[in-house]
Amino acid sequence: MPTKRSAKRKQPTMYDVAKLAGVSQPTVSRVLNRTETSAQISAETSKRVLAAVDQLGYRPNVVARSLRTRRTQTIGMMIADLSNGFYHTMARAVQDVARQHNYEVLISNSDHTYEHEKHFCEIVLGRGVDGVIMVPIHLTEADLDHYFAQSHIPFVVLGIHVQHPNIDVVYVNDERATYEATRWLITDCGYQTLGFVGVSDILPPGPRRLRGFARALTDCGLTLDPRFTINGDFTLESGKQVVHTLIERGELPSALVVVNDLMAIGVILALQEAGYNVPDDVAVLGFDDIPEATIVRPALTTIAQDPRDIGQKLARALFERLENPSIEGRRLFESSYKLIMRQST
Amino acid sequence: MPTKRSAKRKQPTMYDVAKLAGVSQPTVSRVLNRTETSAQISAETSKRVLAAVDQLGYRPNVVARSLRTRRTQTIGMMIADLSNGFYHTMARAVQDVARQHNYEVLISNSDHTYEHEKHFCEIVLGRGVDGVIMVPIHLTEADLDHYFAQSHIPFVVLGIHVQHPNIDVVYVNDERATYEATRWLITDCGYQTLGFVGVSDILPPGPRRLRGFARALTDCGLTLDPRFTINGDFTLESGKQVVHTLIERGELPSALVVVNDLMAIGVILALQEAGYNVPDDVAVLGFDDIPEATIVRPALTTIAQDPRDIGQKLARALFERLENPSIEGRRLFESSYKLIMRQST
DNA sequence: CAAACGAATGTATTCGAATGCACGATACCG
DNA sequence: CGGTATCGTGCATTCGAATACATTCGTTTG
Repeated sequence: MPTKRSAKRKQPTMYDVAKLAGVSQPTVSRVLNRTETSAQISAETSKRVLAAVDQLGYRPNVVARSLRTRRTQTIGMMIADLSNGFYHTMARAVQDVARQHNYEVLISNSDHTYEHEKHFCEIVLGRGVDGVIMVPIHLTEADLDHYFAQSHIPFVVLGIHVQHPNIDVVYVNDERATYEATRWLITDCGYQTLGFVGVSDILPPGPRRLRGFARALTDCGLTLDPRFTINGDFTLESGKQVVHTLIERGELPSALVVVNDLMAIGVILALQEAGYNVPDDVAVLGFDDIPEATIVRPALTTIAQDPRDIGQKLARALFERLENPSIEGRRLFESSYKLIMRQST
Repeated sequence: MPTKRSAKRKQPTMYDVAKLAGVSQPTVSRVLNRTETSAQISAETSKRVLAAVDQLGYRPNVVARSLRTRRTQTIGMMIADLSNGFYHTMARAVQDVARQHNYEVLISNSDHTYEHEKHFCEIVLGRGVDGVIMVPIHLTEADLDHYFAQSHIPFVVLGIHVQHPNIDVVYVNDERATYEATRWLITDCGYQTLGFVGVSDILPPGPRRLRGFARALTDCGLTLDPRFTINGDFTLESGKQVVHTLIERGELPSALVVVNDLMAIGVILALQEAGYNVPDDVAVLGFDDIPEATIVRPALTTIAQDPRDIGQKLARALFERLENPSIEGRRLFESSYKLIMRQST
């Protein structure tokens, strides 16, 4: 039957191209993957093959190639929440670097939950990505070591709290950043009673930023007031909740240092809804510099991290390892921060 | 103490498992992929195999499986901009449905550019995903047809403007939504001079929403004033720009209908910076209901689409086709909208 | 009691591309 | 003019898992 072919039009393979060009399949492969070091092909053959490729609309089958080369040209990335502008920008930076290396990025949200973090690792290992970038929040050292040992691929993480001897770390010295910003609030702005809106101690940035805050108070001769030290869970809603709790307790500090912008915005909105003026009654300082920080009124004073730089550093560290597997040990890369002064302080 | 395992240790394969369990490789395969309809395995063998799997920490190689089965358990999704809350929620909904089907989602941003849209198609076809969900903005019918024909996989898109005879469409009747909201502004709120902030006609939602707006004016006995009909490019910055242009021209309408929330927020901020009161001097109506709409003050009145529902409809349509390839033709799925009244009108 | 059946497992092949090796042809050298 | 690099290409094999087909039993049935 003549319809045998047309009934189930399959993607053409290298064999089809080879047949049309009158050469063998490996020759097609060589034409398409020619490198300086590899075998040479005559211009004549090359031209015929390329013509055949064109005529058939041939596309290499990435799956077959990956099976043979043991490389998938894909890296996995796990972050807490892509809707967070900070992570989003970071992810885009990673993608940009990856694209330069002809890699794709498989992105996953962990939603700050341990379950999703583990699920990501399972998937990623099964998928056979070539490397992993992640922001582990809940994963233990033991988990990380387990997955790392099983996978035999490089890992690069954001967060100085990860101590694994063979995993590269990009970090921001947020303890120092919080320290400096707090000192600035006290010394330059003159706030005397300061509160801190943090997150649970089991979440990595919590204790570090609290330490920086507390140290600044001490160094300025103030003391940490437990009434004004209170935790949320990173969400805008929890920022509002914190304010309600403070108001119920009856007294407010003159400035609040908040561990992330989303909560800081919640704090501002809740304060305003309760009739307080920001910054005259209570000043608010955030952390991250997400796009919403410029939308809220008063615009949010915040400690800006450089998510683009962080993403680039993560990606570059990973690709260095992919290109040179002999790199060993734990490498550290510090990314900078900057205080962005707006109207909320 | 992290395990220091030899770096060259390979992942175990089915052969390794088979050897350890004293069976053949296909038997291992059968034990792991047992279905009701497939061959049966004795409980004894099954137990030995599973024990061996456990002992070696075996994980199936997804790449090899994909090559053989011709399925990658991955779908590709292209959207304009993941940092946009609307697309983000939609993407999450797609991922949720995908997860239920044991599928992964490869996400890509097009940034509203034609180049990126085509690049996505190239990559996705090469990657061999099993299906595609996208929000094509610039791709022409010819492009879509070309990629669709080459790939032999199902496509599902968001946007009624796509007319391909074999591509399913999910859409929101945004022309009617804009019409109704505009009528409401005129009839119930009493605004008499209305302006429209749109986007270029070559961007799909532009003409549709403008038509709805214009039709409402006509039906209420008003006429479209070209001085108050002006275009931006979806970004917050361009929303601000539009206001500057209007102010330079010397006159402002009493209400502005804006085709998306991000621009609407830019409009509000720029109006306030110029000393105008929203909504007393100028009312603003947005479209999308992104999270920032509740952060800006006054909170933005907007037409809410249901991104979660849209994502689910897209994903379900796609999986229906994946599970039943005999489905033919262009199927239409409408998703609802709702006017969310806040303080900007 | 032999033929037939079916459950349980093994054997051989397949998916598409990459690559080590071998072979033929040409060119160069003594 | 024979020997040997060198170049271009083909052949055979490989990656790991799925699957069509073959085989081996034990069991059932006419």
